[in-house]
Amino acid sequence: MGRVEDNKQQKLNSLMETAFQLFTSQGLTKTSIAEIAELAGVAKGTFYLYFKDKYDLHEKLVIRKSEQLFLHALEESDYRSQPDPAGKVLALVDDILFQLRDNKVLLQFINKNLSWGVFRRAINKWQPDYSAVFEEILGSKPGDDKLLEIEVYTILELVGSSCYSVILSGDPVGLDEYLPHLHRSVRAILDSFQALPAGD
Amino acid sequence: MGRVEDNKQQKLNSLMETAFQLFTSQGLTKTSIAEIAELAGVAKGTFYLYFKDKYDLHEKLVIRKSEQLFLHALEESDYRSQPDPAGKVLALVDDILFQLRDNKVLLQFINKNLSWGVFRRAINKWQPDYSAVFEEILGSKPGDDKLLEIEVYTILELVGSSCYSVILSGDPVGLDEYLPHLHRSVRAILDSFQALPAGD
Amino acid sequence: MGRVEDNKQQKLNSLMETAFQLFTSQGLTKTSIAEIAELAGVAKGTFYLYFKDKYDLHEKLVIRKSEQLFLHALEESDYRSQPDPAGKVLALVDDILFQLRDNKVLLQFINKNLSWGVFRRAINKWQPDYSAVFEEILGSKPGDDKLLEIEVYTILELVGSSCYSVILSGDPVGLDEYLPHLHRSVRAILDSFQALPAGD
Amino acid sequence: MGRVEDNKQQKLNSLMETAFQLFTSQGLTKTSIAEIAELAGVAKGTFYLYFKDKYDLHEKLVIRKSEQLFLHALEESDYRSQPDPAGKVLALVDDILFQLRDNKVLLQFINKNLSWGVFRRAINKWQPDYSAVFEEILGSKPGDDKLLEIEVYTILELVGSSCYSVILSGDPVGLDEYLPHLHRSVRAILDSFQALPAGD
DNA sequence: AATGAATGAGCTTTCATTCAT
DNA sequence: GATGAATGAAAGCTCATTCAT
Repeated sequence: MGRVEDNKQQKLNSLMETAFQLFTSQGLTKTSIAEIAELAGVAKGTFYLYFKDKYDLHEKLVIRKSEQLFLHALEESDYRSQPDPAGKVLALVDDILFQLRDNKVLLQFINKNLSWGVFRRAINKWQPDYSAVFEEILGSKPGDDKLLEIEVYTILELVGSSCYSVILSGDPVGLDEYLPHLHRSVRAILDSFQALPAGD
Repeated sequence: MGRVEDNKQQKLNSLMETAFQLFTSQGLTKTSIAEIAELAGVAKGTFYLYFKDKYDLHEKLVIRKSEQLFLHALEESDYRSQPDPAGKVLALVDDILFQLRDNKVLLQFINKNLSWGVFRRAINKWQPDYSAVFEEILGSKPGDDKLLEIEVYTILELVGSSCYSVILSGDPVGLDEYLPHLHRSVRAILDSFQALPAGD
Repeated sequence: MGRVEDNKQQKLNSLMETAFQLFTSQGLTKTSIAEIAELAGVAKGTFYLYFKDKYDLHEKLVIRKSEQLFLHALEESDYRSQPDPAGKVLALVDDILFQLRDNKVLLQFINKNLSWGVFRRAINKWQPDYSAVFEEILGSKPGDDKLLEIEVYTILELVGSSCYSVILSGDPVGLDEYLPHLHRSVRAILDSFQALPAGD
Repeated sequence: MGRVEDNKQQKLNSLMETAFQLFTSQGLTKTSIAEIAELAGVAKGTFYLYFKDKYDLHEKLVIRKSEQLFLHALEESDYRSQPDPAGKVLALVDDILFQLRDNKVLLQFINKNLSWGVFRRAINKWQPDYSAVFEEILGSKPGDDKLLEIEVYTILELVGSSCYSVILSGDPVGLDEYLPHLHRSVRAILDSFQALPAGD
């Protein structure tokens, strides 16, 4: 029944969002299943109808939140209107950075776990032919998929990692001051990849 | 007395190294203080003479291990014999990467916590005048210390973050294949920083 | 369900009575929660479903036992058949004294904690209009409630306090020998209150 | 050696007074020997040179503090200048009450443990022939020592017990309001004892 | 006499998990 | 499906006490 299905969906959602609040405010270890269930308004036993344990829920939460982050960038940024690949990439990067800047709790939760695998999956959900998306962005020719992956991976790691302490603690500098350096570095990496002989 | 002092130092060391073994093999959460103490050969209560709790010990361990990692690179790599800054930086980077490649347990433990703050402190312990060390490596002129910090920070984040999944799971590619791309990216970043007008 | 509710009530009761036995035989400090739970036939964790900690249970126990003590005096003594106020008061006093004499464990537990507040609450539970009870006993006119309270308080403190060492250690004399002096003192106090000008 | 003796006396004193502070602020149970020793400025092992355990120290402290309380009343009150026994007794009682009113921490510590035995000992320390002191106060003839004891005991219990909640929580009334009633009650008790046929 | 590092028994407390309702 | 009372293993932590120095 639709009614029942909705109810289930609602409980699942309530559990996940409550857990997100608790994980980010107290940490995974100090959050108990009892606490999650109570705040979510369901009985303790109900938790086990949806998740194996706390860690199962946590994992699903990381994936859900990362996917939302990437989807937002793909759908809301104006990367398509940028003329060159670097412009497109930076449009996406900036959208992600600004989401995290405006949602520090999310940043703390995702921590440095912006993973390449999740990014790939998010694109896949959005556009099943994900290598087409890469090519649209980076303007690469087919055939060097692996190289494309490495390029994206490198940039994703740099962005995901460096923004963490910059946004959260302003160390070594704040985001405003860091952004031009990050942009320049990303462009430099992109250029260095483009300079490679085709078909490498 | 020296006897007592030595004994204390030994106990502290035994606790830390035992904890390192357990943390890396079972994870922080699944390791109990009782377990650490027993394997370290001290009584449970003794643990609390040295650490506030498990997390206090963990934090001190991350710092100790990172410092050792950086010190090894500074002392054992041949970065001084490289002619240009990029060569020096890459010599240091490679030393760290190879340490982590050969010690995956250490890599897993430090995770993505190679922090800029610890790096600074490690240099400071080694050579009190740490900005002199940076200048020796990067050949910068005095006066743009902040820029130097940002440069080192960016590279440290890229290296520390990208090597993790490459070394541990070969995803998206293995270290051997990734290394040239990482080198090229690091060089590109360095060049982009050098191209800045002096005194920025 | 009734079944579940009954079961809970039974567990609560079992915990309280077991704790009473242990507290009185070994003292509060030397009684552990593990011990209480085991003897009560419930799991250790169950204790925490009913009480915050040992001291919470102790407090509730003092109140419960005092209330029972007072209720017995109110219901079982023949104070109503006494002609004058002093006779009524002494009938109540004696009932309490004899309960304590016959139940030294109870005396030791309640110690000198026979409190005026609990007495008031016990009367209230028994007869919601508690100042009516006082007037029935002491024959006072309405309007000087505060004075009534002080009178009862004074007598309660004297009785509760003086009987302790007399009953438990016969110091300075045994109960039999002390009783006439206590009676005389209580009468003297009552008389001194009655001699006050009305409406004070 | 005097020097050594002084040092010991000083440590003992420091331990007792520190313990008094801690016992009254946190309670006996929540105060540890380590805490007492540290605050007293001696090593943990030193504690055991002076006391068997925490409870031994507590007991000695109750006696010391009660004795000081009684001695103050005997030495500082003007009971000797009162003409009649009731006046003398009330002078002593008031001195004790005012000490406790001005030192609520002391009141809380002594709680309802103002014991007849300690009172006897305090008098004994002050004037070896303690029954002479009683007679001086109460004007009794020799021979009915037991009766004297009972009289003093009764009054001591009433005063010690009733002042507790009156001073500490103003329940059922504050000390100022209660004092006349307590005085009247004490006088009434004294009178009732005096009315007994001599040589009882 | 004095110290304080070390001990380890034993306590309180938490919490994932089960299962009768 | 949903509940939440009950469980009991296992964790963290305290603390009185000892004893080599």
